Amino acid sequence: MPKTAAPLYEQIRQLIVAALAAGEWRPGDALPSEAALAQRFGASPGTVRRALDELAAEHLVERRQGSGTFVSTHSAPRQQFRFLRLVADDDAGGFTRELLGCRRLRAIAAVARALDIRTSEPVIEVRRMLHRRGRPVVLEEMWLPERHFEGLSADVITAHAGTLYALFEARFGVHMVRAEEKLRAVAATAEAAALLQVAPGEPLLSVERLAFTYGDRPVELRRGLYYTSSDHYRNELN
Amino acid sequence: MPKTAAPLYEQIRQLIVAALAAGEWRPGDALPSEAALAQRFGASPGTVRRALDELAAEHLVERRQGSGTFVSTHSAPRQQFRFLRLVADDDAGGFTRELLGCRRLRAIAAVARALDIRTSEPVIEVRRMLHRRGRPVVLEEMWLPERHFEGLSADVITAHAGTLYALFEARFGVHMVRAEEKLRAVAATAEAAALLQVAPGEPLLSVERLAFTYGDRPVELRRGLYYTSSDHYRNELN
DNA sequence: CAGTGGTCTAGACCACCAT
DNA sequence: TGGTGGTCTAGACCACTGC
Repeated sequence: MPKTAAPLYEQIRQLIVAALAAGEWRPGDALPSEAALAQRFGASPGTVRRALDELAAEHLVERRQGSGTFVSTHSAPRQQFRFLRLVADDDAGGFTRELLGCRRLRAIAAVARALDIRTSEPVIEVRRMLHRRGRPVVLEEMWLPERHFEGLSADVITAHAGTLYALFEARFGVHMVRAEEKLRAVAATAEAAALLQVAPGEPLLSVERLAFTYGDRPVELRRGLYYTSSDHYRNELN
Repeated sequence: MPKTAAPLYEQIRQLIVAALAAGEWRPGDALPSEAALAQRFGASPGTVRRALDELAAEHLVERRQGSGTFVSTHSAPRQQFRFLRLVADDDAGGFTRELLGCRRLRAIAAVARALDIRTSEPVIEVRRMLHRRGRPVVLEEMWLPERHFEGLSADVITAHAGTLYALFEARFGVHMVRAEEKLRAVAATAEAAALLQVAPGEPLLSVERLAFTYGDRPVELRRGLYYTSSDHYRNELN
């Protein structure tokens, strides 16, 4: 227990997050105006504004002067690369996606622990590759708790044009808010080498990601292998 | 040119950064109070507060309720790991430093370009290793423009107990504000393998960093090779 | 033009810190 | 106890958007 109650703007921030988690406003929707929210929460406009500014800093909402405050969506072009830090050294070209597989299975202990579910609870495993200029660059697999992604299948993925996170959001109402990644250098296994068209033992960048939705609930575990001969993982330290 | 002038709080923010760059207040020093700064810049306290809040978000200053606003310093324990993202898988132990070399040379084109200096301008090259539990984990070399690090030598580094950035700040007045990193997986060269006590060809995480001081001026280029068998590079995506 | 967020001000009161 | 930053309020005015 904190000694004193959280400040009002923080309480309001949490109430708005709860409303987002409950789906009161969907990604892309406009939130009520500052004045309307101030009314609703019984606070002054300045206090509501502070809460909204914090949410904007976390990329949960997006503010547009003259038009309103909107729930962030992975469909927006600006969000396209928020979770993909691999860029070409010469900064050229985007990726094309190739689905390798999508199947239902039971979570092994490590996956269950990360996703905070019970071991052997059903999860959906997706495997895919990303290509740049026709060359495979990324091989990744991910595990998603089935209870949040009921009906996810190869067909559903193939039928969708945008990013996976845009699909998850549009189809399952699961919006990714933030992620934690662990990076290491590993040697390509025979299988990975064949898929990525490199020699076995070739150094690859391993990226293990745990992604969270509203309320810091983990909903995706992902492991990527990046071939970094002419691409690199870009990071900013602040 | 922006259509309209920058907002007042942004102008004040820039004036404070300029004062920090000029050394008007040194790392660890207290800034004048909000009221005093408001007086000085002819703005209301709320506007100055906004400027200070932005600076705090960038880690340029640190606010302590009841005592004041202070210039951030790399000597502070909390800043110790801001620029070192490598952590042990089991989260245990810190690093010990071993200096391999420190010499003066002339910048090659690639280094000069990154540091925004002229080719063949003098730079200081530092090479070192980091060990955890007696095992070498990081091999890195860095290049610093001599004009900002006059008198840096092996003796100066060895005599210093804390991090390099704390030394740079205390001795040369160069405070690192932010950095950009490019990560890739590479194979250990014979030389790197020998120093890191791994087999040649072993996958290593290559981390190339460009660090900036006040006013976004690049002052350090660094290249690290991380042995990531029981350590990983931790990252947060927001 | 009406409605939205963005800036700037002014002031009250509180929590915390040093002394 | 005096000074600091932290919270909260109230309101004026501006800039931008969309109709």
